[in-house]
Order: sequence, then C-alpha cells, then structure tokens
Amino acid sequence: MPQNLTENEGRYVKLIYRQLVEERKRVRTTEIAEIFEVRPATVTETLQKLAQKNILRYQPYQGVELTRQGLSEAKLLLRRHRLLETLLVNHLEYEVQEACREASRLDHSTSKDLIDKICQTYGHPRLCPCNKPIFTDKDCCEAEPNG
Amino acid sequence: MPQNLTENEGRYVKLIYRQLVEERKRVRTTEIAEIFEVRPATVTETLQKLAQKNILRYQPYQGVELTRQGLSEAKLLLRRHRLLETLLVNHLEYEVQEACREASRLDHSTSKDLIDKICQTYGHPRLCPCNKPIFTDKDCCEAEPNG
DNA sequence: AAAATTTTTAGGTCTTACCTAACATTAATA
DNA sequence: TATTAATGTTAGGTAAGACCTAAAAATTTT
Repeated sequence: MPQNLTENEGRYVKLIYRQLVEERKRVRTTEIAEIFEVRPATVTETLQKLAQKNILRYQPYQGVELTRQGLSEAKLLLRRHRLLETLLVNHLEYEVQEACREASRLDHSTSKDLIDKICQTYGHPRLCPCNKPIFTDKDCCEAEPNG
Repeated sequence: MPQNLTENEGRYVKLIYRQLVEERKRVRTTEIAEIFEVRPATVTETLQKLAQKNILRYQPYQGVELTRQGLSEAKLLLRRHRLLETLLVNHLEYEVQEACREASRLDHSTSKDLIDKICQTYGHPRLCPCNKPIFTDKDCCEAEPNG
C-alpha cells in the first residue's frame, strides 16, 4: 500500500502542506494549476492519485485534507528541503531565494543519510535560512551523543 | 536537435565514458545490462536513442563511440558528479564509496550554478576524492579572480 | 435565479522505460 | 571449417506518468 511518491507528486505534497498547514489557507485547484503551469484538469488528476495513495482525502469540489501519512510525507520532504537550504546558504554562499530553488530540484533525490549528515553538521538546526521549521527525525535529532 | 538527456540516458553516458575513455575498454551490451539490471534488448534500445540524439555513433554489433557532443555531455555530468563527491567528503564526512552513490543520485538534477559554487568553494580542484579528474568549466575555472 | 467561475469527468496523446520471443551476427571450439 | 555457443538486435508488445481538450457538473457571485 505505501506506494512511493513520484517527484511531481512530491511537489504537490510540499505545496499543499505549506498552504494548508503553514499558511492556513484553502488549497484551490486553479491556484495549483497556475503555480505549476498546467491545466486544472491535470491538478484534479494528481490530487486523485494522491488520494489513492492515501496521502490526502479528496472530496470532489470540496478541497483536500492531508492524511496522517500525507502529513508525515510532507514533513519529510520539507525537512530535506530546508536542510538543503541550510547547507547551500551556510556553506556555499547562496542567497535564500536561489537556495530554495536549488533545494526544490534536489530534495526529492536526497537520501536520508545525506539529510541526517547535514543535520548533524549544522547541529540539528530548528529553523532554515528563511526561518521556517526544520522537522526533526527521531534517529537523527534525538540520538544519544556518541561517546 | 540538442534534445536533453533523461536521467537514465545520463547514467549510460557516464558509464560509457568511464569505460571507453577512462578505462579504454570496449563497451558491451550485456555488461551494461548486468550493471543496470535490465535486459540486453533494453540496452540496445537506449543506445539507439542516444545515437539519435547525437551523443554516440552506433553500429549494430560493432559497439559504440562517443561523438563530440557525447564527450562533452559526459564530461559535464562527471564534473558534476565529482564536485558533489568533493563536497560530501570534505564537508559532510562521507566515505568515498558512499559519496559516489549519493552523487550519482544527485548529479543529474544539480544546476550549473551549484556546481560552480562548489568548485569555487574548494578552489577549483582538479581531482575528486577518488583521484579522478574534475573537468574544468570555462566560465567557472578560468574566470579572472575578482578584485 | 441566472450568469460566471471553478472543478471534474471522459477520453484522448506522448514519452520513458521496461519486457519477451524470435532472429541475426559474431566468437569459440571440436 | 562447420557447428555450437554466446552475444546482440528487431519486432511487437505493456505500463506508468504527466500532460491535454471539450463537455458536463457543481459552486459562487451578482
């Protein structure tokens, strides 16, 4: 059942989480369509696919809601995204905006290992360069300091 | 005509360059098939696609040869790959082997900008952590030092 | 309640990346 | 060198993903 998300689906999940949870505003089909530069029908299709994969609950015409699994996928992706931003800004002199663009390209393909190593290297930061929360990961951020 | 390579095609190009140019040994369909865990027919198909895209010359049963464009695509990808390895090993305490795996995941999606920033940060290194050449880029490595 | 807007459905297309089975070629060996 | 074995290719599929248009349905606005 826990089919993996495609890169494209991941983009939707990040966007939906940011809007729905972090900005507390409704997610509109047309708006997503504009952001991703596709037709509304395409958005509907993807939302249905995500509902099938148990990432969100979808009621035609009524908007979406993230499931428990959807929330955790979103946080995972945003953790990756924001730790990548941290690396780019802290170590490679990126501007915040550009770092976000670059991180968006990469976050889907990074391993847990890489993300955790960045997290460690920067002392398990709680905020990214744009001051949004970096979600913690149990076996990275709460691990015992090793002797 | 200069259609872009897919991520998968990029993997072939890197492999072919490493074998053909860096190890000077013939590239065999079956061998590629084993490495990528696909059927030989699939490899043939991809090689033909790459020939169509002008990345290599392909003579049935006779093996392949990279074109000028193929060589430059390969070097571009390997530049990315090896600079990513450099970052992972130097800054994030990666082991060489693991760095290679991770870099393989990422190299296709990194921007020129990111690569050049890594290059600068590490002083335009000529060798990656496994001592393979890092190809230079004109407007990164040969730029005037800015005042 | 009519009109306008938004969203969905239905029914496509195209690309990528695979596959199997049959055939062709090349290489090895008896 | 003739046969067999190994390698590589062709032909003809499948399936998933990401798009699209046109028409219909639902919702919202006036």
